[in-house]
Amino acid sequence: MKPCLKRAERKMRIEKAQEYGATVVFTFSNTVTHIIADKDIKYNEILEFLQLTEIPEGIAVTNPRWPGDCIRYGKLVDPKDFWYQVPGCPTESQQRNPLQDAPISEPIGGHSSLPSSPPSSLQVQPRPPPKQQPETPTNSQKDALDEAIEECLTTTPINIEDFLGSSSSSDTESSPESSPKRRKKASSSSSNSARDWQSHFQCMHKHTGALNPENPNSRTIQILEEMMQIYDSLKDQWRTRSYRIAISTLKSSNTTYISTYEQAISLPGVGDRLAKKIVEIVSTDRLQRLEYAKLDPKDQILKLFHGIYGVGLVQARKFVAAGYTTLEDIKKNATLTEPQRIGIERYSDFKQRIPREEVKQHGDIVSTALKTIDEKVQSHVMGSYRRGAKDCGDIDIILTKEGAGVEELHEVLEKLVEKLFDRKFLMCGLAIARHDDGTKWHGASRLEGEGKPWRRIDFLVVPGEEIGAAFLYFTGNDVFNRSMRLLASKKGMRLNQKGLYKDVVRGKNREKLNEGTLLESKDEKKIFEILGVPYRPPEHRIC
DNA sequence: AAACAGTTGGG
DNA sequence: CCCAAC
DNA sequence: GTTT
Ligand SMILES: O=c1ccn([C@H]2C[C@H](O)[C@@H](COP(=O)(O)OP(=O)(O)OP(=O)(O)O)O2)c(=O)[nH]1
Ligand SMILES: [Mg+2]
Repeated sequence: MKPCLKRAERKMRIEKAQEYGATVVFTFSNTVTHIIADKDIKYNEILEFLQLTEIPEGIAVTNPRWPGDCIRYGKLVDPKDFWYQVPGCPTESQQRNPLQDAPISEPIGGHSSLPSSPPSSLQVQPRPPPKQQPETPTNSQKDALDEAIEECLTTTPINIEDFLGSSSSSDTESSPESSPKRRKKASSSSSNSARDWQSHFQCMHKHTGALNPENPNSRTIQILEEMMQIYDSLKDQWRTRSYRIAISTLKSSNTTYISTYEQAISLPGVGDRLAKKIVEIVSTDRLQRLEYAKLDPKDQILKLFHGIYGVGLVQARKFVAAGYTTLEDIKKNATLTEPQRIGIERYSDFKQRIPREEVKQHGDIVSTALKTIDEKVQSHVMGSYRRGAKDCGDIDIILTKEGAGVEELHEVLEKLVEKLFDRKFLMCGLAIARHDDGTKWHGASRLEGEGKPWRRIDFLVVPGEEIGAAFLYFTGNDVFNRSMRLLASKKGMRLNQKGLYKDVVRGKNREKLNEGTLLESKDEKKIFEILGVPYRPPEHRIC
């Protein structure tokens, strides 16, 4: 009915229903057995649409979840079930017994009256499965993203975006030069035009741009993103990566509604499993695996434990295996490292986002204290703050000084930390440089005042010569960094927080046998340049 | 089967 | 060395 | 989970 943007999606579901024997009509008549309304359509809107004053007895009114579930369970489930109700539906007279209010029970048929006696209440009139005719919504709007992409394409010899957008692919058989032969300044390599495809940032992620409802696959994307977040919270980094890549290609194919297995699996980054999931989403509007995962109590606990600073995959699993279910359990019974102990103590503090303004305040305090130690040492707030985020997960600060080496700066760091402890700004250390050449300090800080939460704060000590690489690293985001580094390694180079190196020799299992020779470390932009990546300001480094 | 980034710090 | 974090 |  209403949401035009969902036309393609709706069409898919209609065709699916027909495939299973339904006859679909759009006006009311006495042959109608079920009325399926789009999500968020109200009961009285249905009446209006059908020009009725009431729905005759014996006709089921449901949301689109019902046909989806029927297909899923291979039978007609009870359309009266809670899950399928249309908002505003008056029928809620004496619904089921209050006992049944358990939220866990899945919609599988209860029993009631109603016409839908088992097989056949829909007018069964088997039709041949309709051929898909993928929709191509009139939607060729360009947005900021596209502009950025185009800019890249004009200046990008190879498919840089494959790495940065991480849609990968392309380097398949067709690669004219799979052999590691590259001319130095390949600025016009332009290889084949056979592959001007894709290229996309996936930079439109949740925080920044909200999802793009113009995309015909927005529902699929939304569900896959939920799946990805679950895997992320469980620290399954590989699945998370795969979902991210697949989602990114879906976002880029924003003119085609992906509805069949063949369509899906032909997309780069989408394999058998994800293609099946996409088909399930498209035909049922849900993903069973997701709903199950959301409820899995074990996953919930794992997620809780992973939220503790210092607790990762292995520890969290051990805690669960030991039967712990709450933070109190762990605190009382488990053997913890000191950082973990603090992580539990400050669990809720550390989980809160930090308003941008407060990040700045922390940065200013550090900066001020620094001046009393060494005028020439500068501090820079990095991380999500530098990328312009409205709120940050922590405070990331680089300490640097022109011409200085780590040893000198390390001393400054120690003095700084001492001073800030004295001032009751720093509350604890969590991971601190062990040697005189240590470069990082992780801890917690807090503003003055009643009830101020502790904040995670990270210092990174950076010799003047490495400031470019360090800025690149500490600005992130993490996905962007990994993309850049992967790209570097594919070009026979190595990128880390100290610099960009060439002639890296990698041995047997990719292990590096060779540090490589330094190409650049002082100038952030030059690193982009050498890698052949068009420069991107921090705000655009969100992948 | 192995890679998917490359590094520093706790214990 | 393994684990966790950036 | 996907690609090589
Ligand atoms: O696995 C990682 C994590 C982080 N970083 C870099 C990029 C990142 O931007 C910076 C700071 O890390 P942090 O964890 O603070 O991320 P953030 O980008 O600042 O986001 P948040 O707002 O969650 O702090 O360190 C990496 O290179 N790899
Ligand atoms: Mg941060």
